[in-house]
Formats: sequence, C-alpha cells, structure tokens
Amino acid sequence: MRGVTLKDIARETGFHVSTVSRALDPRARSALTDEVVQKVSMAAERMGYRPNRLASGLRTKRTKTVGLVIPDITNPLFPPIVRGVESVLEPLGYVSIIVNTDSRRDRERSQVGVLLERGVDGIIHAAVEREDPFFEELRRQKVPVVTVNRALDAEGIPAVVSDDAEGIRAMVRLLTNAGHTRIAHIAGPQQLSTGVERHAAFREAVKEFGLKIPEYHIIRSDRLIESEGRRCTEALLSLVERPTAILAANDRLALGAIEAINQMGLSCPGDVSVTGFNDSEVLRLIPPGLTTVRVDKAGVGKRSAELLIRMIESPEEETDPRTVLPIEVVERGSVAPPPKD
Amino acid sequence: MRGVTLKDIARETGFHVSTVSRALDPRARSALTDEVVQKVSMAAERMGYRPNRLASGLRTKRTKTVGLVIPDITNPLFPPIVRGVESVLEPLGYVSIIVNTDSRRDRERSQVGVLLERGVDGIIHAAVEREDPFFEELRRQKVPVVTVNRALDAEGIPAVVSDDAEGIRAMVRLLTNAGHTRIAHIAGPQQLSTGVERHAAFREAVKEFGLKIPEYHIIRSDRLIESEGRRCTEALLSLVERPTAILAANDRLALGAIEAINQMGLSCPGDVSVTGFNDSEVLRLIPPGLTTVRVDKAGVGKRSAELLIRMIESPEEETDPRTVLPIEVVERGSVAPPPKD
DNA sequence: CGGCCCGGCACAAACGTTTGCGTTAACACA
DNA sequence: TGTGTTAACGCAAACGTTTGTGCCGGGCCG
Repeated sequence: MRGVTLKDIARETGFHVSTVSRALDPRARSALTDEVVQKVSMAAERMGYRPNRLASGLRTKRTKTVGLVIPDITNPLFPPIVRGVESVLEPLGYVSIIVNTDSRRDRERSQVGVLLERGVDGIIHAAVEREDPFFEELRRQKVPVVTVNRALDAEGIPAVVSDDAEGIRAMVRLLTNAGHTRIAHIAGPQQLSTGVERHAAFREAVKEFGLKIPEYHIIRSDRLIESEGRRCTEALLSLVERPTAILAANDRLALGAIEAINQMGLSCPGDVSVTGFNDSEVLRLIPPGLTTVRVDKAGVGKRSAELLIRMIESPEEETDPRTVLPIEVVERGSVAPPPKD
Repeated sequence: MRGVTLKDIARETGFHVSTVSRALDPRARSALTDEVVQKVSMAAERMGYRPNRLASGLRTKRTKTVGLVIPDITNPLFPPIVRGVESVLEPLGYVSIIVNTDSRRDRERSQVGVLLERGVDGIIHAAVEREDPFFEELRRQKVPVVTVNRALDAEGIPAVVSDDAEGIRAMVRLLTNAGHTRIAHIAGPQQLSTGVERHAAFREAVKEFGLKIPEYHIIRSDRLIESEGRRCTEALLSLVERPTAILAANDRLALGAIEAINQMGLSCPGDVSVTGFNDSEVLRLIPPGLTTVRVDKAGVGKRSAELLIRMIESPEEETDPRTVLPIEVVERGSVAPPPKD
C-alpha cells in the first residue's frame, strides 16, 4: 500500500537496486553515467518514489532527526526558539521532535529516552537545570547535545545563551538613570543558570552604579510564573523600606509584579517601576507596557541548530563551549522616576 | 557506540534473538516460560537496552509517530492544541513531529511529504483549507488523517472542530442584548472553513435576532492577522452609517479592530464594541479585555488525537465524520451599550 | 596485439527488529 | 513402544537502504 521502493524502480528500469540508490544520491551520482541517472530519476519521479527514511536510517545510523526538549511549548518564549531552530533544520532535510518536560526531572529523563529510542542525531535542550548528572551519560554515549537559553554548570556541553549580564546591567542603568536608588530584584529559581546569572549580574551592576541594596530587597522566586511574581512583590511591598523599582528576572515574574502592585492599590509606574526579561510580542499591548530586555529568540534557536548540525556532521571539529547573543533593551511604560514623597 | 541490541542480549543470555525479542514484547511474552522472561528482562535492564524504533518500524511498518501540521506554532492558538494532542499520544508511546506551513500551500505539500518519508502512522492537520485535492491522494494512500479546528469541504476526512455557529450566535446575542443593532462582521478568509462557517452563522444569527445588517457591514479579511483587522475596521468606521459593534471572526482580527478604533480617536467599548473568537490567555490582560468565545483548544487536540489513534489501531472501525466541541463565552470589557447620540 | 587500467555497473552483506514456521523434547494416551 | 499433541524455543527471511567489493568490457600504452 504505502510505497514504491528502490526495488520497484530497479525492476522497472532494469538496473540493480544499488545502482538506483546511487543514481538518486547526489553524492554518489557522479560514479554513474548521465544516462543511467536520467532514466532512474525519471522513473522515480514518475512512480512517485519516496525514500524510506527508516530504512536508510537503520543502515546509516543517521536519521536526520533532532530532538528538541523544552519545558512547555505553551510558554510564549519557546515557539520563536522552535521556529529559529527549524529555520536552519528544514532546509537541510532535518526534522525535529519536540518534547515537553513541564520542568520535571522525571519527565525530562523519560522524554530524552524516547528521543534516543527514535535515534535522533542530536538534541537541543532548552529545559536544562544547572546541574544534571544525566548529561554525563549523554556525553559518554556520544550523542551531540547543545543547550539553548540556559546552560549547565558542568563543562562539555556547548550552550547558546543571551547576554544575561548585559541585559540586567541595562535595566539597572535605566532605573538608576530614572532616579531610582531602592531597586529590588525578584530572582529566578537558583537551579536555573539564568536565575543565578541574572542574580549575580544584578549584584554586580548595583555595585557598579554605586547603589546599596539591602539583602531583603533580593528575593528568590521558586518558579518563573506570574503567581510567584505576585507573591514576591507582595512581600517586597509590605516592607517598611519599600523599593521604588522591581527588576524581575523575567517577564512573567514582572507581569505578576504589576498585577500585585495594582491589587495593592498602587500603580505602576507611578509608585513602583518594573522591568522584565525576554520580551514576548504581546507585552506591548499590556498596560503600562513592560520595559524589558529583548532576547533574540529566533537567533538563539538558529545558532543552537547550526551548532548542533556542525557537531553532527563534523564531530571532530572543536565547538565553542558558549556562544552568547547580544540583547536589546526595549523601553515601554513600566519605568518612571520614583515618586517624591 | 550507541546501542546494545537484541543480539547483544541474546549472546549474553544464551537465548536466540527471536526469543529475546518475544521476552521483551508484552504481547508475545506469554509464549515463553517465566524463567526466560525474567532472565532476559534482567539482562536487558542491566545492559541498558533501548529498542531501536527504526528497525522495528521498518519491520512492522508502524512507527508510533504522528505528524502534526499547523500554520505556525508562534500563533498562541496552536500550542494548547499541541499539548492536547500530546496528552493522549505520550502515554501511548507515540511522539509527534510538528511542521509549520506558514499557511502556504507549497509548504504544506512539502511538509506533508517529509512526514510521509518519516513513515508517520497518521497525520493531524490543523492548517487545512476548505478544498485541497491533495487529501484525496492521502486518502488513497490509506494514511489516517484527521483535521482539527478546521474542516475540509470534501467528505472522507474526519474533523474535530469547535461549535462555530453557537459561538457566533452567542456573540450576536450578547451584542443585541447590550442594545446594538448595527453590528458589523469582519469575516475570516473564505478559503478556511472557519471563515465561511462563522460568516454563515453570523447571517443566521442576525436574522434570528431580527436585525437588518446592510451588506457593506460584512467585510472579508484576507488573513487572520491584526493588520487585517485594522484595515477592515478602518473601512467600517469610515462609513457614514457606522456600526456600533464589530464581531470579528477571531481574536487577532478583534485586536486589530481595537487598535484601529483607538487610533481613530474613538474608544472601545465607549464608541464601538468588539468581540473575538478563540480566546488566548493573555487577552485578559489587554485592555479593555476582549469579550470573546473560548474554544477548548486542549480539548480539540485531545479529541483529534484519540480519533487518529483509533483510526490507526483499528482501521476497520467507523469514525465520526465530524465531532464538534462546545464553546464557552467569556465576557470582558470590550462590549458595552452603544453610544446614544 | 597483449597487457593493464579503470569506468561503470551488479552482487551481497549489513543495519536491528519481528514473525511464520520448523525443530525438539516432554508428555499423554492407546 | 509407538503415535500424536503440545509447549518452548531456534531458524531464517524480510522490511528498504547503503556501501564495500567484484566483475566485465573497452580503451590506452608499449
């Protein structure tokens, strides 16, 4: 039912199946006379031949398939990354299998397992935590892996990330330029590289700009979701020494912060300024418009795919352990001078 | 490098590879003694055996892979559908390969082609246009296909959709209840089933509620994007007989409509009420809050996957040509009584 | 004109599974 | 003891490719 095979074309044209195979392979084609190539190609076209990737994969141990591990495709951060990845994969004849981990270790394990069963040529991992012994095993099995957006603490797995430090620095600069001196930070989960790096960058920047931030103005969220942003903001704003600005580790935390500010009868940016990180399209439409740092989502996807392809197709080649892409600050309405009281 | 195989386990345990295969197959296991099953299972576990799906797929012609064709994963309508699909696929050991068509025919063709090369067991198609002769070919090739969210005009391919008619009817009812009599409709592209069905439903409902809508208050968009919503709204609002409400065929058109209203110095809902269709999460945060009809995105995904699995695993069984899921109206701020002038 | 080289194709094995069938031995029954 | 039955496992082919190797004939050189 499904499928004309090489054997069919061989019977039809009178050539041997191996000859047919070569005639259809651009790289092996040169060993054949043009006449044969022509005849075979025509027959293949006419008969509607579609190569069976399973068979060729079984033989070559290469499937032209890569696994894409993400926390949740429903999170607007990831679809653009996915498209970035596919923009380089598709022209090369690769497809990607996407799996969602929901940020759960056990799911990550099992999902990577199904990818390996499927014989993926490599894995792009966007859901990685800072430390995960599992990757040692992957490295031993020699399956190419690159992490995107986040990085592992351990070395050996290349990462494609955005310039977290510069992004945070830009936000701190923006806030201090607006006149803020009491800037709080809602940090991301510390098991994520972005969490610790943005956190560290915040401390750096604050020092650089001569600010003195009390320890209790730095508060750690447990997950990168709105409700955590609300929770942390409520805590922050119940302090006697209230911050006039909140620098959140990402947009969703920032959105939660703004919600909390409104709920407490305050206003953003009137009473409290807020900044985020990542920048998804819709933020523009949500008042007061979140000032944030835009990361090149398609860009990191693209780069990680390029990197992975290189690791797959020329494994001996050395790869950059870390490529960091520039960010861009986008100013909207959520930052204003602090209220004078 | 990658891979302990059945042969390895066979050598290790002293059994034949076929016996090992059976021991590891829950369905064939019963033909063996418990002792053999035990030994083989333990060895497999110990050696870290992972079945090679390529090989088994080659042999059985079943890959436990389904293709998922969508216009653009970046459109927030689709990730929830994808998750819905995977919520039923994953527990069954299936994975999905997602391809984006960007609403282009040529890309749809080629992408479906790569799916077939990959030997998918079936296809869930969320990017289908009303008429597409290509599907006849798919049907002849006996590859199971179900369309989701949209439907084909031609019969023979089951569809899982939302209750478009009821949704539109609810919006018309809502608007008339608010006092509107001059309701305009921005219709979707007429090559999409949702476009024509919502359009038809609008005419029905308008008649049902005793409204008389002039023909020029129904305007067709070319694509389901914000800019088209703006364009159509600008046209609508430059009319002498200006509508007091705009019922858009989907949320993105509605969002564009609201933008245009604001840009023209009018206000929504003060001057013009607006309703949408689909309801993505973020709409809640965008002022004035879009009143819209919520479709069960995860639900349609889930149902379509269930349907497809049944078509795959018991092909002889009859399948519903069309399953329609109920909608839910969600009222927010974009609807108010018409201005009294 | 004989030897050699080489271009151009065929042959066959292999990738890791699955599965119909054959073989063996054990056992029951006559 | 011989025959038939059955349970438990081995054998081998097959899925559709790819690719190293073998073979054949024709052209070149000496």
